[in-house]
Amino acid sequence: MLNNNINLVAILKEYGIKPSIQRIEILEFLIENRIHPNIEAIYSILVEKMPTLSKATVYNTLDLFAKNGLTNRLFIEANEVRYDIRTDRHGHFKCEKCKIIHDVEIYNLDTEINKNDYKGMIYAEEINYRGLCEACAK
Amino acid sequence: MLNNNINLVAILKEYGIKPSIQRIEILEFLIENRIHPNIEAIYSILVEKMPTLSKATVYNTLDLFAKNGLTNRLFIEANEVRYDIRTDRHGHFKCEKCKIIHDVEIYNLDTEINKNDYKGMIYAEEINYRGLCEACAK
DNA sequence: CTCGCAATTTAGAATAATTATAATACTATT
DNA sequence: AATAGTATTATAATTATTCTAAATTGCGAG
Ligand SMILES: [Mn+2]
Ligand SMILES: [Mn+2]
Ligand SMILES: [Zn+2]
Ligand SMILES: [Zn+2]
Repeated sequence: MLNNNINLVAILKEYGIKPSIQRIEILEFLIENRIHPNIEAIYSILVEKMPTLSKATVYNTLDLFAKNGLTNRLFIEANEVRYDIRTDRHGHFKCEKCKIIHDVEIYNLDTEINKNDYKGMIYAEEINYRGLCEACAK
Repeated sequence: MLNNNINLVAILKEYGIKPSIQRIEILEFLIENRIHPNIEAIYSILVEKMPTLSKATVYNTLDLFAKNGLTNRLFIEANEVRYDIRTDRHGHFKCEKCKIIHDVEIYNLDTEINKNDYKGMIYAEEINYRGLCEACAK
């Protein structure tokens, strides 16, 4: 636990983020709960450990994490941003029955925009599916 | 214009949508303005022609269009849904400077979820990029 | 160690998109 | 024309997010 905390601090520093209690706790939550949570999911759990936690802090922290490349923001559904600590290239699948957002491996993606000779700049790429997962489809 | 209207009515019927003045006007707007508009963009233009138009009608109509497969909903940015009358498989690129959402052709996409042996059901696929377009990147 | 300052956090108000509700208007049928 | 069913409207309610200003924290200089 102490070890773990040192580790979390190191991750934050690596991304140029000054560690605070709140930032450490939020990072720990994201690492241990890889459920692509929204703000409410993060806040409602953490506020039990830290009763003075403000929702604004959760917003501020996740904006900071995203700006510094520590997390990604997912727009897989309307009216709600999801957050992902996994930042290597992968897509998502949201099951409309069980509501779980699954990671999806991308083996090959070839578009006019991700070609080598594309002259613009790409900041972000997002591949999302919606449907029924294997378990729910039966 | 009269001819065009007959055409719009035919499109609506083809998708099982009862044609009303509002639905015809909204469909016409989408066909003639392929800018992936949000609700506000559609409403603010059409309310000038139809002063009694309600924003709720724009929401209702676009929900209906989407449910019947006449349009797609795009979640390319937080807190705002965009609508697209083009429904064949393609992706999008949003330039963060000029704000334009460009269509992107997909030549090849290969993931664990769109393979033939995937046992779940896929209702929707969305491929989004964000960055700077060629013009703005210079 | 303690003071001062800048960064961070907090609580709550403000904003913006969307959804819900209930009344009104339209359309097709008898 | 009366009826029933559907669509539209105006507005209220809800929800996610951003803004603001005050309070708190924690680090570094003295
Ligand atoms: Mn993921
Ligand atoms: Mn498009
Ligand atoms: Zn499922
Ligand atoms: Zn541009």
